[in-house]
Amino acid sequence: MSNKPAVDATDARILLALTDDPRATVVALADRLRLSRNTVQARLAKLEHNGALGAFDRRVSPAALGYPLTAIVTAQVDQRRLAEVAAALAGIDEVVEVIGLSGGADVFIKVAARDAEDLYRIAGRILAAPAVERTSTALAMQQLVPERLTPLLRRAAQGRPGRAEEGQEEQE
Amino acid sequence: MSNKPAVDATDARILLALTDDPRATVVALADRLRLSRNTVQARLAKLEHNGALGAFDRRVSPAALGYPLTAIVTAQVDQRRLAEVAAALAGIDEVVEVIGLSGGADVFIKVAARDAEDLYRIAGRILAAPAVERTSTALAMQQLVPERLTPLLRRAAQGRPGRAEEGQEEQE
DNA sequence: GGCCTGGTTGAGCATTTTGCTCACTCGAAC
DNA sequence: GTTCGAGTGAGCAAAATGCTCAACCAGGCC
Repeated sequence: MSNKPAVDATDARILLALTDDPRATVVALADRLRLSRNTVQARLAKLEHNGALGAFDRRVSPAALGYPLTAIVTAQVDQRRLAEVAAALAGIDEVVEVIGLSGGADVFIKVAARDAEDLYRIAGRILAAPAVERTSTALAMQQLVPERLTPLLRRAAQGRPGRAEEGQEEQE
Repeated sequence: MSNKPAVDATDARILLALTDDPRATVVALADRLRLSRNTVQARLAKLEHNGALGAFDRRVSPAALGYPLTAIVTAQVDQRRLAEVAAALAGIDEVVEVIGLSGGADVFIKVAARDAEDLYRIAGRILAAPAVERTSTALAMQQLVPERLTPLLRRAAQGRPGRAEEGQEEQE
């Protein structure tokens, strides 16, 4: 609710170190970051308590589960029945993420599929969901940038509050 | 490369248990799943070795870092310069994910932003990137289904290979 | 049949980590 | 000055880790 993030620079540093080695022990993190073991332990506890750490299944790759195909389905829905749509889509296992877009009529759906045929079937189920009016399916060809938050973490770790200075934007 | 997933039913059960309690120790998992500690340890090691577990930063929530806004930017790009586009976008911290869509000319970009103004600035940077021809920004209003893989995991854990039987699809 | 191989199991071991508490210090806020 | 929150170093018993070993059972193979 407040303007300051739930994660401060130190937290970000811990998270960053964890990114580097997800199974690092608390002591290992502590002396890598030159913090006391106690501090790391307390902050880590706080982080997972207040939900800064999302669900674990975010870390599991669909491909490893046998769903190598990712597709982006854009659906147009009856905006007044958004809850219904959400429930129906949540009922489809292969639906991995659903975001309601501004305007309210457009819904963005990310799908994991075994193969083209599987995707076809899933797309059909989505289209058949109540209040879904039109869909358009696009196959994900390549992950140009894999899901990441590290750059933002790094920024937070450096104490820079976030809003980049308007000067050195375009540097590469 | 092969058709069978790198994760079998037992692996999936471990992952599932981990979803329930991400910081569970190996012993805890072992006797929860009625497996030997040794097995769990070996499989866990294998899982992170072969990349079934993605990067840790997937678990960090942008909101907690002070980026409560998510936007979906669709960009049309010069398809022959895709690599350039990818590099440019990767250089923007707030760009959280980029996927090249089928057809090749469309690129899907997920962005985390501090506020509307911040988003506006980022959208500008994206449009200014080389080989980007047109963009359209949509604000994410609500996570109708938060990123998840649990249903697929659960399916894998039950030994069901994945391809759902065509019978009981529509049950709610 | 006999012979592998791979995965699972239970046991054991020394070492490390955990979870927790305590007292102390430091800086900022009141 | 004092109070508050946060970090620190220390200490402790209990538990987990990483590792190795031998045994077992399934399957496939000759």
